Order: sequence, then C-alpha cells, then structure tokens
Amino acid sequence: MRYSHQREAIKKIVQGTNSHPTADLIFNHTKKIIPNISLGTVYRNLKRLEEEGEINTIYDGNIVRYDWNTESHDHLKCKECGDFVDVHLVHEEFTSKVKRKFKFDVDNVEMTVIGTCSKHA
Amino acid sequence: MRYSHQREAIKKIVQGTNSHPTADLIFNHTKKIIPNISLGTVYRNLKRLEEEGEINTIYDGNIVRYDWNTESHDHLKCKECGDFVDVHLVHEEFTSKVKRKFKFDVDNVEMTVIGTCSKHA
DNA sequence: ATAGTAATAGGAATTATTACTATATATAGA
DNA sequence: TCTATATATAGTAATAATTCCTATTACTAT
Repeated sequence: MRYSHQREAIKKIVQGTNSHPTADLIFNHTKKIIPNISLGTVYRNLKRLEEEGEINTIYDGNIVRYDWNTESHDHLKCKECGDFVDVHLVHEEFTSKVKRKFKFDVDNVEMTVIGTCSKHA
Repeated sequence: MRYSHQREAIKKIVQGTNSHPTADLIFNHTKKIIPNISLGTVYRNLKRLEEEGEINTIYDGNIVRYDWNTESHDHLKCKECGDFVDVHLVHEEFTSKVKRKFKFDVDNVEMTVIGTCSKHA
C-alpha cells in the first residue's frame, strides 16, 4: 500500500481518541489538517486501515464508529450521558463454551451492554 | 393506539418468521397482502410495535433487523452461510457481575457471536 | 351518520455510504 | 535527479436506508 498523507492523518485521529468517532467526525477533524480532503477518501482509508488491522470498526446500534483498540473487547453504553466505554468482559472460557454447546467456531464477539453508568446513581 | 390493518399485517409477518427480516423485506412481504402499503407506514409501525414491546429491533452490524423474540437473547452469526440464529448466552450472573465490577446498571445486553456454524465443519 | 382524531399513501428530504472519473502524487528505476 | 506508471485523491454523482411532510382516508365515539 502506497503512503498517503491523508491516511496517516486519519489513522492518527482515530488512534488519538477514546471517543469512538464516526466517519463524519473523523472527516471534520481531518479537514483541520488537510482542508480539501474528500469524504470518500476518509471512508476508503478507514476501510483499508481496518483491513490492515490498524483500527477497529464497531457498531453502536446502527451507527458505525471507529476504535483504535484492535484487541477483542466490549462496550458499556450509558443511555443517560451517551458514554461509550471499552471494557473487557468476554473471556476465553466463553468462546469455548459456545464452541462446545453449539458446535460454533467463534471468530469474534460483538457485545454492547446498555444501561446506566455510575455517574447517575 | 388505534387499530390498523397495516400494523396487524406487519406484526404477523415479523412474528411469523425466524429469519430476522429487514424493513425492506417486511415491506415487500406486506405488499403481497396490502399492495398499496407505503414504506413509511412500515417504518412507523415497526417503531411503534417495538415501543409496545410486541417485537424487537436487533442490529446485525449496521443492518437493522426485526425479531419476534422480545425475551433477552443473543445471536450466532455464521459468516459462511449468513445464518443468524437466536441463542440464550448472557445470564443473570453476568449482569450482576457488570454491576459489581463497573457500578453499571444493566438494562440490556446486545451480543452477536460471529464465526462458523456446524454446517461447515 | 357525522365530527373529530389518528393513521395512511406517496413523495420529498436527509443521512450515511459507495461509485465514478479526471487529476495529482508516491515511488521504483533510469 | 528525473521520469514513467501505478495508485490515491478530490469532487461529484449515485445509492440505500430512513425520516419527514401533507393531503387524504378511515376508525370510533357520539
């Protein structure tokens, strides 16, 4: 893959936040560095960065977000404040249990726990 | 909520299949019964049926699907054949563990396990 | 049967994403 | 360093999913 200024900027933005940005948000941030960047370039590069394993795509309901964290992990989503945070909940024993019980070979688990975080006790 | 022929038809279609249909698919099926039904009507009623607790909305990646099963449950998605099946994996002890560990009050857990089902051994 | 309210049809508007194409640029080799 | 060429980009058009708008239709209580 050929180097591109645009892809480097996009990568840095995703890797520099915990905010799980959307493509549109990444586009707006990248524009501050490369004002005439095109939205298509953002989408194309997000896809390629994901393919290269540099970033991760996550689904918050039907909203697509991007995450620097490429390790398998889960999310807690607070419906009060919208907070969407990374946690590690699904462990090895879970995937082996699924394999045993359903003869299902697990590649990946996508889990979002929706509820109320400690800020709203 | 006032009775409507259209909503009844939509409800029956969702409740009569295990295929986790999309809005578009439900629209096409409903058209066979009510040829001049409008897509907006399908979306509006799917949302209301969900609010009434008659059906469930599920997210398969960024694809929105509808499910007759309103009990809390999870999904196994086979990347070979596209099969998307209901399973019960997340139990009470899991939500209480999340509450204890993160002081996070769980309403709902959305989990999709992606992998290969037993048909492709 | 009629009035009043709620729901629908049909299409326009919106949002997210992908496709297309002419131009620009990274990079391998002379 | 310069050049050729393949690849990436900008800008725009196209597509897909969903929501919004409004005139019309249809329940339902009187």
